[in-house]
Amino acid sequence: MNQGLNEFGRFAEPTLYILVSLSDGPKHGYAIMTDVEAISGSPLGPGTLYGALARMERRGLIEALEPEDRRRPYKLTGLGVGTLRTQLEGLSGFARLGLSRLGSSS
Amino acid sequence: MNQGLNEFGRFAEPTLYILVSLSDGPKHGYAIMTDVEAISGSPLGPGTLYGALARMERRGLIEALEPEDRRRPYKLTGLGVGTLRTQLEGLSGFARLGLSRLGSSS
DNA sequence: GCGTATATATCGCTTAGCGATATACCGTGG
DNA sequence: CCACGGTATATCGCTAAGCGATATATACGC
Repeated sequence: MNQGLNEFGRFAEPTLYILVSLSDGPKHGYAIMTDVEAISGSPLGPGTLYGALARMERRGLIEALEPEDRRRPYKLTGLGVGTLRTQLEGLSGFARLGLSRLGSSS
Repeated sequence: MNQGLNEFGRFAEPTLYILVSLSDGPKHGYAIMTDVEAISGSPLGPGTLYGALARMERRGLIEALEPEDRRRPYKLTGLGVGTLRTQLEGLSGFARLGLSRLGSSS
């Protein structure tokens, strides 16, 4: 879904996609890449992914779990869950506001 | 509304706020600043605003109208309206997806 | 005339996105 | 057996964007 949504730049940031991907349960980097591509329609390269993961861990939104094999899984922290929920609720309300403005005035 | 939504970075970009502000009807820069602050809760400085306006005009999302007094108003183009609608619909669906994941698994 | 609100513009720092590239392991087919 | 494609992580470096700071000018009220 959502193909072509990014033709004019980053309106919905990769960070948010990653948080939503992890809201499913813990995942390692490569699984996040494929998951995000599936739900957003646009590919997430390793440059974006690992940079974003490092930032998010630094900010306490996610934390690293025990590595299995070559996989380094991450899970959402409590702060990450709360932040994600707040962001999504704000985004949802904002999208509704915008759509109602579009619907009534044009 | 939405105060503190940006404490962890830019999840919803100023560009999108500006588009929504203009969906109300044409506005000049300063009016966009105050409107965006009202609907988003976070102040939009002139550095962000005029840089974003220039980019958006270059991309054909908005166009400048006849200046009145010192005011340089902008309006959404057809492309801007369509892009905004697509973005908001995608964002709305994405927010729903994320919230349903959060609601069922944690 | 002094400060505050209105109004636009620019500079420059820092962050983030992200393509490109590198490395390594694994399984399968030729 | 080795070449290739999929899995998996990491880093470099360019560019775009955010955004605070600063500058400039007008208008209005005190």
